[in-house]
Amino acid sequence: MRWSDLFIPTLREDPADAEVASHRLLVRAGYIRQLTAGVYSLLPLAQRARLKVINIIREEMNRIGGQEFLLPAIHPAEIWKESGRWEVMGENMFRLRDRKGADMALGMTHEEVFTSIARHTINSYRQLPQVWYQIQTKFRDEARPKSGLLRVREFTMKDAYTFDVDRAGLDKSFQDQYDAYCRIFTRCGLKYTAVEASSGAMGGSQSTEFMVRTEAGEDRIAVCPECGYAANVEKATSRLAEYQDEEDADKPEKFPTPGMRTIEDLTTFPGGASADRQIKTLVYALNDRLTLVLMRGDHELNETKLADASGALNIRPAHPEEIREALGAGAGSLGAVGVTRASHPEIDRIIADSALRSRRNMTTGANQDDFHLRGVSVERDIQVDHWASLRTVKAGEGCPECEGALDVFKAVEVGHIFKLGTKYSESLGARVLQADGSEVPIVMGSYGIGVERVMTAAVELYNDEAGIVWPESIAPFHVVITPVNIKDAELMSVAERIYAELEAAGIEALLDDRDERAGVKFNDADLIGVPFRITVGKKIKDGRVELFTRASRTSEDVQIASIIESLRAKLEATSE
RNA sequence: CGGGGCGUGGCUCAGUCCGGUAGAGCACUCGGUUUGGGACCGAGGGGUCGUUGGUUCGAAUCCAAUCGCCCCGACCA
Repeated sequence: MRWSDLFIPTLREDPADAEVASHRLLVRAGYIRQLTAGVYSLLPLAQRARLKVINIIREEMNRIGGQEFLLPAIHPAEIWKESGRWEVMGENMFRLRDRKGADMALGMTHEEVFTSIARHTINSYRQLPQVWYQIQTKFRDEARPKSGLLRVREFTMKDAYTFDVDRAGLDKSFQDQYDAYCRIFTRCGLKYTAVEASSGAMGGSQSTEFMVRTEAGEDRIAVCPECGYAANVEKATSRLAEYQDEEDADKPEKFPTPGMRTIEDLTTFPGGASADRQIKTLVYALNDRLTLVLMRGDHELNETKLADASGALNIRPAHPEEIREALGAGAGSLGAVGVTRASHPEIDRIIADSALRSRRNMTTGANQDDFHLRGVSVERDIQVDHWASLRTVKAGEGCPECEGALDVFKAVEVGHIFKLGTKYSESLGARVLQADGSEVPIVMGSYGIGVERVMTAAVELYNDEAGIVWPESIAPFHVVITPVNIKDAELMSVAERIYAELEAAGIEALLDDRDERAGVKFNDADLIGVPFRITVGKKIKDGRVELFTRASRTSEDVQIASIIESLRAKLEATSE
């Protein structure tokens, strides 16, 4: 391709509204333009990179027996109502009405549609397993699109679905996908971590996210460098030091704490307690039923863990009025001692974090403003309905699986694989007959990759002050040829010859035939991030050109006759 | 949804406080010089100042409403 024939609108200055590196660079280097919040046009360079990612995904999906489909993006409300997700998806789903007034939606994922195909066409265990996938546009009306292509409202997803007759089949299908995902991300040049994750609105028993570490990411993950334990903080647990609490009195003692409202206040109050000796009492509305959530004073609740532990779909902190009405005190003086369904009918249940198990001699609110209780023995004095891991792990805490210490860092989710089980096959009625004549719901898995996110994560991972540095496997071109002055006929004929030879050799080359000064061409080539550059300049007098490596920004002189060979060797070296 | 910021040629921004007929740099067009890391000189073209309404002799500027975008938080497979 000749640069003069390609639309590459590079910008000399950074776009004003781009914060994260990938957003700034993709706009500046002429890859994307925004149409509206969270909706981007992909320009030719971006589309080339996107197609590289797609081809890698397609090859690896086909390799594990995947069959490619293309499903509609417009869905009737009915199937979403059948699965129950018409409600669950809430405002995140783009909804519309057709001319007859029928409710429709733009697809945010395709469990419903794939399952509806399966239920009509798969009747026997003999037709299983099936591995179905598609690469298609998804629509999600995100409350807050941000960070360029990292969080958008319209994007390409590879979504795959597996159908098996039993759990063992699902385990194998899941493992196949897991292995394929590892190959895909490795081939795309990403450094990634596979982590245990919460399944959220997808449902199902187990899920793994594929995360790329970057400050631009919105998820946080905990990783053990010793044993490889890795989990999203929405799921991660950690090992805490054991407490040997002193024996306390035989019942809690109420004491006045005028004006003390926070955990911090009580740590300095005479007769108070250190944060790890306090019980923090939070009030949440879970599906509009009030629940007391108990945490150790120095611990932070993770709301996703609370949602997972309680099974609640709608979860929010209770309003101050609700709290006072239910417990008779304001936030800051709350406690769970003596709270039962009989004594406090507004409180549906008490959920406690497992770090409070067996703790004694603790301090907590007395449900009376300006009073607290000390000498509280959790299991003696509080009727906990449900114990769960609710705490957000912190860096430096012990790994739950070995003696190591956890790291916690930000990451972006590029893929997520779920063992769905029978949630959708049951709600949508996709069943098969087994060999013994009994009927069972199909056991399903669901597996997604955000295509543009893969590209964007690569840009986050690989860039420098001059621009993007693409991994060779997904770069829009392998090499750019830069004749330093197009008016020099001799120089141009060398450049043209090298270009023709590269094309013939199957190496994707971009010939910068623009009538620009060398500096402009060099800067643009660095910006768009093509892995190699062949500079054709005055050294052709000695039969040489320069081979410049974008990643290291170093160049070496190469004989014109052996340039193809030299470049091929470098391409092969980096693609390992 | 709560908080903050911003809407002025294609891009980056000044002008808004204190009302007086719209500017710079880059980009673009033409001519000339230049030519290995975003050249220079000269001459040009291009703007309903987000939108609507109001105040005023007069509004980019003041007031109100509204739309859009960005950031933080909430939310989020």
